[in-house]
Amino acid sequence: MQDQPTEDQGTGDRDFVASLEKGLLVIEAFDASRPRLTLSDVAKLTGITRAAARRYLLTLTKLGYAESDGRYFSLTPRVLRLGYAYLSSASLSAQVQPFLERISEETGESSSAAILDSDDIVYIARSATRRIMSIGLGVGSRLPAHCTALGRAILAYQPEDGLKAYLQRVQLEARTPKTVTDKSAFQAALDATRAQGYAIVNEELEYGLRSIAVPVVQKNGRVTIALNLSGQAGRISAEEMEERFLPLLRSASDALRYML
Amino acid sequence: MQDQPTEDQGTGDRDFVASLEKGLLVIEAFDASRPRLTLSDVAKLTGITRAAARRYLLTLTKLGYAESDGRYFSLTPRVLRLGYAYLSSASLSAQVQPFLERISEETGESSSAAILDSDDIVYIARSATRRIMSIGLGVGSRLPAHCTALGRAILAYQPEDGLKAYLQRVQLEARTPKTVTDKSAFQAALDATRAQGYAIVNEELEYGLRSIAVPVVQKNGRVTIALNLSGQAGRISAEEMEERFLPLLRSASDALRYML
DNA sequence: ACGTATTGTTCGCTCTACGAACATTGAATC
DNA sequence: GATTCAATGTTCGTAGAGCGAACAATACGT
Repeated sequence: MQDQPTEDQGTGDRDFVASLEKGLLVIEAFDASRPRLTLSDVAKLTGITRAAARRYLLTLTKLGYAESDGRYFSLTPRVLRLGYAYLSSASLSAQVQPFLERISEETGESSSAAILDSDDIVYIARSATRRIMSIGLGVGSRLPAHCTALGRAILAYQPEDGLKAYLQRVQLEARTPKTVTDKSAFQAALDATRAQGYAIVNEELEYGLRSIAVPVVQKNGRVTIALNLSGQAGRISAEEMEERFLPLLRSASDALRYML
Repeated sequence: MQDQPTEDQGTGDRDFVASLEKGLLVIEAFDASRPRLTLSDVAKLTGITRAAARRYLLTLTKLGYAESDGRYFSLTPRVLRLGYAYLSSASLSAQVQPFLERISEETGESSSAAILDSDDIVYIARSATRRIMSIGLGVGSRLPAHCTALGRAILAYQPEDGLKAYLQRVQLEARTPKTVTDKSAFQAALDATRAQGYAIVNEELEYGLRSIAVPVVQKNGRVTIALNLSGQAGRISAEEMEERFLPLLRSASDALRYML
């Protein structure tokens, strides 16, 4: 049982299917800036050989997840089944949605629910009233966690070790001049969030956008979801958010605690 | 409905990576009714052996697409990256969203955009005002194409051979007593849609739901997307839809033609 | 035209992924 | 509590799937 110091990967991991990893890598190679890719493009982007890229693309094509006009490959709507399997499987989305709609109806503002995936938040449900953000954000959209109220509301309640690791690796990239980029200031913001039980973020993600978010504490004490309300900074003051919006978010959060 | 694993006629399809197919199968095994699965469950659902199911689940776990408490496995939000790669890659979603929001704002009704995937429509963008449908429909949701306005608007403009094949295989399942289930009546509805350039569907999908949809004709002449507006049948007459809503949908459709 | 740079495809060999066999856990019966 | 049986989870020798170097085809510059 001598542990070979073979730094080469696959240290005898008989239970790891490398082909699956590569296949998923190929799917993720397609993004907004590269909707159509040639076989060689995929090989470069993923770091696998052209021969392998070809095999995976042909496989995806045969399975209906991709299509090709001979030279260029692109993904088909079928790949949505993969992501959507999660949404409906967790069924978080479906459970949260009614709460968001009620909140939006009462306030006339947009509300959302998101979860944390590594350093991003991912929207799992939305109820949008009017268009407030410059970019269209739907279910599945990602934003950096550090400059969003949703992100901070979740981050503040993460286990200490995970949070520490996050703080060390994260690049607090500025999205506006107001974005907090100093690590100790950021940590202070998280502490404040934890102390008061909610996060308010003013124009740190985008000009004119103010948002308030609360964590959803689950029965096991863990926090994986947060709810928010956002509106134009000019129209809604931070005080109004705390007075009018916070109670609504809190009651929704409390209700969800007993469902999840 | 389920695609058979394509019979490799001993042609020894050297370019097909079976491991990828099985891995994707494992991901799709998780759904609303089964959010958490054991290794054996997955084996049964997918038809692969337990040993293989274990390898794929462990691989997915190591890659962060799944997690496990030792016995039960579940998907993580990371799988959204797979489906979302398509949405943002196509970037249809982002391009269409602003149009929907404008339409919804002007009419006060819910609007959506969808594409066709085999016999279903898949929502790629939504702008919901109030909750009209009993089921929460978000981006990625599927509905049978035959009984929706969106589906008919796309189907009517499909190439003849593809449409013929669809008509032969489709089961016109009734969702309400009003659903058109007779094939020649259905074909007539498609012909009418093509003739007038839009589809109206009255309570064929769900009681009280009336919807109007127009195709988005792309520069190459093909139709892959449709836009719709829907509202309560009692509140909005078919005539009002044609008079007030149709022009809005048409102008959005025209604008999109030059973007896509 | 020619060279060459890049992309796409083949095919013999290797090591991955396979699954029967084995081990373990759980439930039911006496 | 012991015993059986059923069902789940894990191991490991081996077949054959997937690997990639080598080859072919195609685009591109001069």
